[in-house]
Amino acid sequence: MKLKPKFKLWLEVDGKPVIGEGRADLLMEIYETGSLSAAARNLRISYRHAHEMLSELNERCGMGIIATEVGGASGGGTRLTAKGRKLVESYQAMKNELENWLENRSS
Amino acid sequence: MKLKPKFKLWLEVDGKPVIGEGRADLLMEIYETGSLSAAARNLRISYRHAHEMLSELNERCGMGIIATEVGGASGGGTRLTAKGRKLVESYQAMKNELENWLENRSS
DNA sequence: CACCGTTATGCACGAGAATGCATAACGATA
DNA sequence: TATCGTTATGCATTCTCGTGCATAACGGTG
Repeated sequence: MKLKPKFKLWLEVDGKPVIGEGRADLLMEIYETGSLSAAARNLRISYRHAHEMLSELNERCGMGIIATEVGGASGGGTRLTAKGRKLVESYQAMKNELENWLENRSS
Repeated sequence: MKLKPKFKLWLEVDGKPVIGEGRADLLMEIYETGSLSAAARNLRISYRHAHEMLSELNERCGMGIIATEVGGASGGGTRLTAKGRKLVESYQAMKNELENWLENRSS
């Protein structure tokens, strides 16, 4: 019986989840595409859901993670702010450290 | 914005979860009460669900984690085997180590 | 002005998980 | 033999989460 440890990691503020695997992936995709709808398409999740994820994130972080634009030639877009990039990076860093710790752990 | 790291940890075999927080609590309660129905009552979960949790665990571990008895003066009971206790202990140990690591981590 | 792609929102629907309830089998004990 | 508390299982109901679809607002561009 080979047991393999698995984990999920996320960050909370006031007891509510702010960023985990799902939102981190979404924010990264937004950073790369500059569009929420494109990010949702790439991740194969519904736009409806992706938008809800951002909405909750903003509620819990007091805005400033993303910046949206509506209308225009391109139709609009969603940008990841510097603050948002730092949030993703700090999550990714912690997750990577945890993965390494778990791999090198003397069981 | 105060960010607090949280995590869930579990052990898998063949890509399927064997023990996590839920089953660990259930097994510990069985160890203390010697009864699945009592364990479910104490944990405020349905017997139906508790039984299903054990059923899946046995499927994935090839039996030997618990020993059940039906009928008799006491009605029967469910015991945690030595193998079962070791499983819970190894999970608890890993979880505690991870908690400590996360607390002492230089953010 | 009409078009287009994006953000944004409401609502019905489906899948999966857990609950609640009913029922059966079991076996020592009075 | 009748009782009792437990294990065990089936099935309808409920709840949550994500999907799918419809619709509106927006604002450059042709």
